[in-house]
Amino acid sequence: MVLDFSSMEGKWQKAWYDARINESEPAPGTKKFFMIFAYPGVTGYLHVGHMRGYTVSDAIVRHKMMTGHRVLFPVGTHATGNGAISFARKVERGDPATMDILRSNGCPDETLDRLTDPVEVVRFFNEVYVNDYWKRFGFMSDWRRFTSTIYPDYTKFIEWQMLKLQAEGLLTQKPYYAPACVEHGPVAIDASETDISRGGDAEMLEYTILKFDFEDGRKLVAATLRPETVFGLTNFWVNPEVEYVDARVGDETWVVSRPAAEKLSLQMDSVEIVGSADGASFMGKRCTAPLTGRAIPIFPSLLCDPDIGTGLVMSVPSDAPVDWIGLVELRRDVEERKKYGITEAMIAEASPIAIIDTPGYGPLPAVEVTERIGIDSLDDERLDEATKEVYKTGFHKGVMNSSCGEFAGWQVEQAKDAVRGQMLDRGHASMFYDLSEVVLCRCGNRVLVKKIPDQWFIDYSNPALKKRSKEHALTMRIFPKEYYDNIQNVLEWYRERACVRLGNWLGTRFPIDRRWIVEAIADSTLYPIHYVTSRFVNEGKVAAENMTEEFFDYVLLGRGTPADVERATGVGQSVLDAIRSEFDYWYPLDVNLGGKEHMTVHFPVFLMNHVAILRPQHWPRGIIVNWYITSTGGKISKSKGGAQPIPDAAERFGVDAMRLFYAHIASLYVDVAWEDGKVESYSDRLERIWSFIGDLVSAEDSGPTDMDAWLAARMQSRLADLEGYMEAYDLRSYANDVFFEMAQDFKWYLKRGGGSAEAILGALRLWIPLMAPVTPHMAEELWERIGMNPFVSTVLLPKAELSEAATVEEKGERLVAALMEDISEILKVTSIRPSKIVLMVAPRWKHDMVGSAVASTDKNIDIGQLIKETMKSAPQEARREIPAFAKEIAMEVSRTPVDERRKAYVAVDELEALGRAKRFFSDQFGCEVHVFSADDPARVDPKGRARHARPGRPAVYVE
RNA sequence: GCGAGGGUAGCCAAGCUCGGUCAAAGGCGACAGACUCAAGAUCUGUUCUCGUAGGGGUUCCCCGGUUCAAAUCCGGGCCCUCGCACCA
Repeated sequence: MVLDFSSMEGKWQKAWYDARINESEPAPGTKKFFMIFAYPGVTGYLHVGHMRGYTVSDAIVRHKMMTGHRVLFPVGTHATGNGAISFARKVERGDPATMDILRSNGCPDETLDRLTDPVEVVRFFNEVYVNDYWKRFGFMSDWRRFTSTIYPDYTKFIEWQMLKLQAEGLLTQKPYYAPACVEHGPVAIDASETDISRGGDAEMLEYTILKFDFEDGRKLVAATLRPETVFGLTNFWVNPEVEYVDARVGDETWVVSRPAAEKLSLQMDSVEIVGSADGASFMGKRCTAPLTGRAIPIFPSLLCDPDIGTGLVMSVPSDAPVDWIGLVELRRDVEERKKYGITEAMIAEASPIAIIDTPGYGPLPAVEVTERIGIDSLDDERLDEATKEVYKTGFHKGVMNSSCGEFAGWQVEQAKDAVRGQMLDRGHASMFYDLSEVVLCRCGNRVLVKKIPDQWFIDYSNPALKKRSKEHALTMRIFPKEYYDNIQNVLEWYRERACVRLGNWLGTRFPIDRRWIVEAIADSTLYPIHYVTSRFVNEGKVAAENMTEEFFDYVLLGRGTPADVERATGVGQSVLDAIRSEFDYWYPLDVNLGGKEHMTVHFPVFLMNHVAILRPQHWPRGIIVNWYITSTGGKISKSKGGAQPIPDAAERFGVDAMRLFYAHIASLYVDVAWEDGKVESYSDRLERIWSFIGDLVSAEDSGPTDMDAWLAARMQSRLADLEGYMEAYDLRSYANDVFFEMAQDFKWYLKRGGGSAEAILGALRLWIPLMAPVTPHMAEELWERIGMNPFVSTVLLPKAELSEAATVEEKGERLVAALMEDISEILKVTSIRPSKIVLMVAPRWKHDMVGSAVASTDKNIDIGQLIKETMKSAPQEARREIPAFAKEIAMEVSRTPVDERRKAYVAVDELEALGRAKRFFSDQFGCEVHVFSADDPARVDPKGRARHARPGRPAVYVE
């Protein structure tokens, strides 16, 4: 590394923050731009992947700063939930992995002791995020506005938000089933296992439990995922080796497994175990199926697991391979049958009943599939796969047949809900929720599904809210385009969402019932607003306790009079009005950027809460979704690279190189694998640019040339392209032009003999500022080096000026460059070492013909007309060529859209342009070069190449 | 299952919205040359294939279609990734 990136970074960051160019002050009358990225949850150290979205945000914000906007780009942290709590617990018990991470990130021992307190954990990581990540990357954030979701003022803001939702009639209450630890209350089940120690992949299953009347009045209770198959019931399975219990539920007695009784007791009002029931005692007896009223035999099955469902199973051999094979085995196993007194006749009675017409199958899919695969034992591992196959096709494509009473002819998918609904209505069934696998809380206790009878929800299904939100989303600038389209569907499908939770969590007490804590998604929907108020709190102008409902109503909704509000809140009118006018200045939010995980969670509720609570002029204007930096083959991890602490990576690669990596490596809308080598190549690229610019400024001034105008023109057309890219937040194209293409422009300028110090400096005064959004530190350093005053970060980029003359300049150079390639190609193919190159530009009449073709405003050029017109003016000897050439030209021009033709075919004096480039060609190919017009009698053209000359493509003769 | 996105030359990755200007940007890697005592770095050129004239042939997952023309539009198939709710 020839450049000391690290000290450059420190130098400029200090300078920026000392000069406070990052601080956001409203300036009424000027353009403003307000952007945030979704704040990180405080759960530990972040990794280099997280910096992608943050860096892109900063680059966008910096570009806005340089295009005449006041910007507000605040940061904060999300500490709600139990992330910090579980982190503190891990520190407390000295969890080796956690301690290792802390130490390898350089956390001093004396700090470790502090981190057993969740609030200290939040405080600690707030510092880490701000200092080691965001400031370290040179962000233009207004640090005075930092806030965190557990700060008292934030809490007051959330209370207000919940009160507003209630006032809008958007809070509802109803029963809810949620996974919960017996000891610690509700927990989240997710793959990262933040709350739990086992079972992150578990899913919540929705069972229907069906009650079968037994002869003594008890009910045998089976759980099923396919209630519509009751019509195909032939028998009932009970495990003869299990001790079941009698459970008193309401005024009924249910027979279920002991674990099932315990689970049910969490979900039903009164469940009391009153006795036990020996599984074997039911063998060979009968019970009565719900809905059909059929009396079916009870058979033994060791597959009935007391931990799954209720431990009792209903048997549908027509569509469940396991049930069918169970019967097959039982028929075969004379011993077992004898033991429980089950006769062949009873088994025959339990023959499968066809109930579903499944496309591609006969009437009994389970029998068919097991026979086809050759399964005849319950031990066969392929049973699972057979079950999946039958279940999938039957459920999604099947139709209930005539055995299904009133449901005959129904799609199975629809029949499921209808059949269940009927049985629920008649008291034959209940709902029961269970997890698909064993889940253990961090404390070691089982996590089970628990009924919360009075759960609060935010009602996102509210039709008016949904409609307004969808309409507003159509007016927003949402990237990528695919999400702009899809958010309509997301909003459409949104239902009510639980918004508060019980238990020991960090967060805001629910103002309507303080037993609850506002849930982590619900408290981060409207929060961009709070960056306006947080500043006043952090500066001591308002205290959290004064931030009452009246306070927020006044500053955010414009309700009440200053005098009344001052009286009610104790906040002075001048402060109230300062906050209110800042809010009016900065709001609405222009862009909210967040990772793709937010697409179905945060962004929809962010949008809907704004729409629900704020006035329309304050609804958000834009969303950008970013994809992830991953590691090769998965998440960032220690073994695969990219897991080094962010400050270490910054030190190793340089912040600007990392920023360029994030900006340029790929579109923001694809996942990218982190590779150290790639980041290093961006470091190299920056060093090359650095030394290249060094060479440019230290080179001797060789005075003005024709190329100076070209360089200036080129800069303007680059500038115009770049403006377009940033309009769509396309940072990748922007970086590609600035850091790769523009360097090529300078090289071409030099190659073509340019060398004016003034022209170069003029171009650098544009190029270097254009780098600043992406690589601000190096840009500042370069800026200083070419003798400009700091800061390049606050330079106002000019608007691109595109003139006709500039277009001609560029076209002329394109002609030269294209000709270079053509000549090289010819030399390569023919292996000629040239002693002479003759260039012949197309004759006048060909240019004229192109000119009149381009002048036509018709989409399709009239060839006849073109020929006639050209015949009039073209020289006699050209006549024979005219028709064929006219056809070519007409077809070619027709392909170019009418409004682009003028620019694409702008007329260039080729003879003059090549005349100027003669020296250049001669130097490049090391031989003499002659330029003629193709109809110049003096031309040297023994092979008759001249007739190939076309406008934009001169003929070439080499010898 | 529901919903979304994707499969482009050795690798990564643009292009696909608005079909032609696409053998397809850019980067990396590889090869050759320059510089150098040498290595590295840097610079220049080449990098599907054939070709003694700027051209031809075959390509953008597979099959089929629309069109004068398809990487781009339409239909079908195969494969991959992601989100799915109290998890930020």
